[in-house]
Amino acid sequence: MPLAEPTETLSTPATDATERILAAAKDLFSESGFDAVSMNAIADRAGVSKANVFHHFKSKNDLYLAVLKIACSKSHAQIDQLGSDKDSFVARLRDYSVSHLASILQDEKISRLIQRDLLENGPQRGKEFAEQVFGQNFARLVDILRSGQKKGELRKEIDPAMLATLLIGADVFFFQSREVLRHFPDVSFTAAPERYSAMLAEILLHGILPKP
Amino acid sequence: MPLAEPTETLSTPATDATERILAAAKDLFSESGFDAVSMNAIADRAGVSKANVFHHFKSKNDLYLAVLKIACSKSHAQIDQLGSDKDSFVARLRDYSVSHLASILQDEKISRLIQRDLLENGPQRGKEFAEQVFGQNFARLVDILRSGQKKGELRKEIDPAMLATLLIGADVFFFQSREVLRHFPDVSFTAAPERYSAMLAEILLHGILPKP
DNA sequence: CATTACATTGACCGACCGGTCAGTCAGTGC
DNA sequence: GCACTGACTGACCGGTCGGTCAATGTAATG
Repeated sequence: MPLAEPTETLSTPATDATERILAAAKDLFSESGFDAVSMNAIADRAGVSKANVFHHFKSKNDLYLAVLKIACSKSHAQIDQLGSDKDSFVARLRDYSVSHLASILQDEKISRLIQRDLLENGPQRGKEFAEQVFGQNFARLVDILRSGQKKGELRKEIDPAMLATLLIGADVFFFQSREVLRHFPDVSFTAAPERYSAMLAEILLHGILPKP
Repeated sequence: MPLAEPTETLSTPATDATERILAAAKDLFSESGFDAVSMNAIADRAGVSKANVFHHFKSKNDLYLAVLKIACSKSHAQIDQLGSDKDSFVARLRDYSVSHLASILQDEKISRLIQRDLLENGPQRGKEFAEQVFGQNFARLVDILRSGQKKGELRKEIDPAMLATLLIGADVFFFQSREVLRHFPDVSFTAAPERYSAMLAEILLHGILPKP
């Protein structure tokens, strides 16, 4: 729990040019990527002059980093309910499978932004942000899986990190490929993410082989 | 007819400016994406003038499409050995799991190029190419799974398209995230793709629950 | 040799890029 | 009234972008 910003998100919602710039930048960057978005376009959508954008953010990269930081901090708070011990391990994993994909789909712009960032940059820029927030969620998921494994709720041959990768990867792949998958006649679940999540949990829990 | 060169792909490999341009464009596009690569850079790397690039390709988009077309056609021929009936279904699926990931990792540039294209464009451009080649492999995989299911080698509750999505998605996610995953202390398989493939098959075949 | 066809080139264009700058304006403390 | 500040702007900078074009080289054909 780092520090929670007071109420500025509600005190100056539309009046503050900075927030309008940030919102415009988030939209445009997530739609088209860093290079394809000009500062003129951001300024136009925010309803301010380009010079004013440079007044609030010292460079295009600085603005991009600010957008990414906000996006990451928002996705911080989400994946916290899956640790509760009240239900059975199987039920909790099913819950996680559904809620994780739902949270990815909830703010498509943020997901696309982070995903794009992980792909685009070779050397530097916001990679650390994404790695940090992604790594945090990943480690938390691995911990939960490992503790479940110690209680015998998970086969001991399973690598928890492998399972975590599979859980996250299945959702990420669904998110980024659903527009393509949608056109395949064999695929029936693109319009029903919760069904995808359910089938995913089913396969992971029981495998694909017939019961002997 | 003093000149008789039937196999032009081998007769003029490096002399032909067109091929040098295509190779340079493939490298640069896969490294940095469409927008971030200038025609000057492509011309420089190919060792020709920029005007000559426009002589052989009518626009930047045209060159990009040509590169994508070649990339897709190359990946066409690969995923064909998994249909052979000689081995058991389990063995074939294990084989596929390994060989599919290996083929993705084999030509990283092509994989990155296609992946980037699927992410970048909203409306048009090479999406059809990727959909076509991807859809072909996907349909083939689904067919094989479905036939195995009819023979009782696969639980009848399993959706073949879902399983295919999982198989492909796990590999794609591994490919695109391994640079990030590599820094996570829990992850031990980033340097050993064949171990990742083996664990994937293990989990999919038998599930993660302890045997009753 | 003249002609034809094409590969190749440097010079060049208008548009737009990220970024700067001098200056306007509203608000605030004294 | 005055000084000061920060938000804000239009005009502008050097540079790069995709793309064009007239001219040159070069080899084959007549």
